[in-house]
Amino acid sequence: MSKTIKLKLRKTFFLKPTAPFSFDKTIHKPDHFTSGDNIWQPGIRWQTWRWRGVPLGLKIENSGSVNKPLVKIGIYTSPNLFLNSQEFKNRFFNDLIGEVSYFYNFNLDLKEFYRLFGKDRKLGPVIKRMRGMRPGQPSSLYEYLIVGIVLQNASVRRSINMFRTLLENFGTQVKFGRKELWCFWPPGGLKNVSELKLRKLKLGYRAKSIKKIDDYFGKKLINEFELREQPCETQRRELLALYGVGPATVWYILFDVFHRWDVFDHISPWEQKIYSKLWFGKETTNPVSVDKLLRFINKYGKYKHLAVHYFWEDLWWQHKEQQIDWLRKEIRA
DNA sequence: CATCAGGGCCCTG
DNA sequence: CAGGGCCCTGAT
Repeated sequence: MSKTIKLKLRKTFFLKPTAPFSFDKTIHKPDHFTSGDNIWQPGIRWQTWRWRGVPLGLKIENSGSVNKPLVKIGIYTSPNLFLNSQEFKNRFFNDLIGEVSYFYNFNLDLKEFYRLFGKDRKLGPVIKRMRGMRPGQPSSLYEYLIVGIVLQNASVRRSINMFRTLLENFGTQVKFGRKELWCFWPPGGLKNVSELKLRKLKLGYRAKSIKKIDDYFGKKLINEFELREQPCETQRRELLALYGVGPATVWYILFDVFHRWDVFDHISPWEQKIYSKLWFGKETTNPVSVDKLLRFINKYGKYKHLAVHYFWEDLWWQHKEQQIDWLRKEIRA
């Protein structure tokens, strides 16, 4: 196996997210299953990041408060990384920081959302507990598609195993800030990996989808940054055209990668049970119809998926602090 | 031990 | 447009 690359602190940035900003609730999502590429503890997240083909380490730290937010980001690179001109170097780091801000929504303005729903009977108390949280996750479109594929038709534990297997076989191991983590391989990085090899790693029929998606991205047939600027329906269409990507995966990506706060049109059976309990107090054995759930969430209008994110993350944070038995049963982690 | 459904999707008829 | 098949795993 390839050996660990030791990364050195190369540059430090300070960013001021819009207030209010909850560092931990934005930077750590207890329900996200990716592991091996990050470590979180209150106030700090170590995260690997593949940027312009190069494996990096980021140490993201809370240096402020909810009302006076300040985030410190240390960027670790290989000492051998050669950034030839000062201009090139500045662009490399500035663009990276822009991307980190994008993915963690440091500039999201929550004021209107709070004004509209801060006093909502159901959502109000959630907003109070989760004040300053915003959606946030670090996976690029390519990476998220791989994640989406391993989520399909599998229990959480199996998804985690598949994800780690992929990282440990095709990723790059890096060490920075005394943490050893795995960094994602670049798009097209599975060019020389056969479908059979993936199947032997217990990816099952997903091997085919992963190969096709890797090939598609390797040939640069899709441009994440251009797609980001396109209308929602274009994004949906382009994603659905990818082999192995259906409505469930698209729905996750429209929210997490393209930041469509208003799209909420898909509820899978296990999620249906959880929402039924959350919003209607129904036992998970007797869930409310998907239709009724969708009607309920519609009242949050252009913020309806953001609202769901608040409900959902609030539940997981509560679960993290004090085990919720019915939830544990449902997720079977 | 065997059986089965699971945080979907593709393909066929 | 409904439903079978797909891989593997842990639950039963």
